[in-house]
Amino acid sequence: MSPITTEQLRAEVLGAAVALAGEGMSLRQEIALERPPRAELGDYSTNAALLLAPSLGAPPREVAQRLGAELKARLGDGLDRFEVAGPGFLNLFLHPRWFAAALSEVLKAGERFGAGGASAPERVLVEFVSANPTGPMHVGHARNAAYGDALARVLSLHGHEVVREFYVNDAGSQVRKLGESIQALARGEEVAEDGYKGEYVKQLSAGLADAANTEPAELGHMAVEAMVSNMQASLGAFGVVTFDHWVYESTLHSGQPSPVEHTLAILEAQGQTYRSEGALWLRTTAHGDDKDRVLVRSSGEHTYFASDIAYHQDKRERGFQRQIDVWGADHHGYVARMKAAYDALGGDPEHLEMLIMQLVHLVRRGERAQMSKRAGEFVTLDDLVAEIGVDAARWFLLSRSHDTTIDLDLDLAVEQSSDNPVYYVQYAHARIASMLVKAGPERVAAALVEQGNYDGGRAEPEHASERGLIKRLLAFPAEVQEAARRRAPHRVAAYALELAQEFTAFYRDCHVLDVQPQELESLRIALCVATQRTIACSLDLLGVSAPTEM
RNA sequence: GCCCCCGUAGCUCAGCUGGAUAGAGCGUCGGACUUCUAAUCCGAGGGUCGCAGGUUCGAAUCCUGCCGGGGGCACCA
Repeated sequence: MSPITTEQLRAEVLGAAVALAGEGMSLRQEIALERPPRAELGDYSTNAALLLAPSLGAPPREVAQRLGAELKARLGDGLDRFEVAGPGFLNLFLHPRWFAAALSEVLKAGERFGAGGASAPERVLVEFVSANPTGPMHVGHARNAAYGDALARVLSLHGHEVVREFYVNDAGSQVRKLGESIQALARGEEVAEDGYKGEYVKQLSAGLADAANTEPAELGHMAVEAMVSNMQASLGAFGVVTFDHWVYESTLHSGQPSPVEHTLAILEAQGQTYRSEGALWLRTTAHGDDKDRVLVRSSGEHTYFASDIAYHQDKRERGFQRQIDVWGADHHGYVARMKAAYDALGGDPEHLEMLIMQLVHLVRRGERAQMSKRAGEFVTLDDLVAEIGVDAARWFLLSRSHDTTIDLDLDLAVEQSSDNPVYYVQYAHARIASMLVKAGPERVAAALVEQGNYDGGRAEPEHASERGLIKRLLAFPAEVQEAARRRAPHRVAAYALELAQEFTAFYRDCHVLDVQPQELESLRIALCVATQRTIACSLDLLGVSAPTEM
């Protein structure tokens, strides 16, 4: 029985290592199965011998030789040959037969290839965007939205049960301030110095009936409704999968007892709070924070922090083992206190993740521009989409790690959007679609049956480009796992580009349609289908479309 | 002052649970469209991985310090 996926290959390597060193082998690092830096170094390589050498008391290269022999015995014909290289790497050259069998596994997995790899599926709540409803969403929110959405998709594909939530801050003084600004505009008065300005406020004012004679607080809430509706439309246009819940901060203050009161009662009962200077404090310093925090001001009002704790407690009570908050860079100071509060509530801080999105800097003519919401000077999510389109925008925002700052020069982005690598990936997808149309559905179906039931003896991938493409496909499940584990959807973007490049090399070197013998055409058609599915799946994880023609 | 993120090619960024000659896109230069989609392909050029120590058989990757950039340090939200 030959191993036919990289997972099985890895298992064989580990098995061979155990055969040499025994069950109780101690390693300084984990044995890795990786792709060597250059093609002539083999299909896969392992550092196992380097790690086993000390405990075996033998030179690494000698250990590698023994390990290779052991593997050869296990893999039989699947392993063409092995080489010992450098300080003691074991390089594996697999037989084309192995690749044919591996491709058949990919085909059998079908649309589910790469899915469901989570060893311990969790119920995860991903809260993201949560933009204040006092203004339009800017590019920072666009980044947050793209990231949170993609992360949720990745986690979901990996096998977790994911719920998406948007937290609406509709209870603060900012909402009243927005109402005041709207009223001032409706009355033809000057907006206060610290009020809200900008075109959207005028539109809100014009859209609300009798704004001149309505209470600012009431106006504020009407405006929030309108803003939430706008945000929903903008997010929808940006391809963000619909949020499962929109949770309003105000609901945390209603009911008997309200969620906030309920949460404060828990904290008080556990002796986590104290009164000082007329305020109620949470002893966050007992849980790693650098100073205690106020929950209820001396004025009797709850702080935002109190609402936030109640919100997180509410999520816990709804049964989420894991909470992920996707927050803006300006919230990083909240991480320690929120974790402390979570700990104080009796939760495991390890199960509360606050992912901090670094800033998107706006650049104009080579200089950083300031985004000011009150002054109405910023690039909105809608602007971004209108200028460069959803696919280019999402790719741009998602192909970088969330913890690096991004410079966005919109003029440059518009100018360069047609050079966006996203189109390269989409192009590969469209090309395949075109070829498969040309082949015809019956021919494609026959090829899939033929290759999906591979049992040796048929055409094998003799060309290095065929094997290169299969190797890249085989890497997909591990990429999804890495992206999920590290909360790093940008890895999927990098993978999609590599896969498209690998396909393009295959396309260049290997003619597909009407090649002889027919078994070879089947193999290549099947390879095209597997590639198309995997590109489509990768793009979908990013929320980018996979067109069938361009 | 304290905390978080970043510093890799001209530009934008991957790589960082240590591994072999550090990668991609864009830009630059030179080639390729009677061939399954040229939104493509082939080739060239481009690097003290911020600096200095340390750990290691092996460091862009881990540790410490320093320098530089960004962000945060409310009884605001």
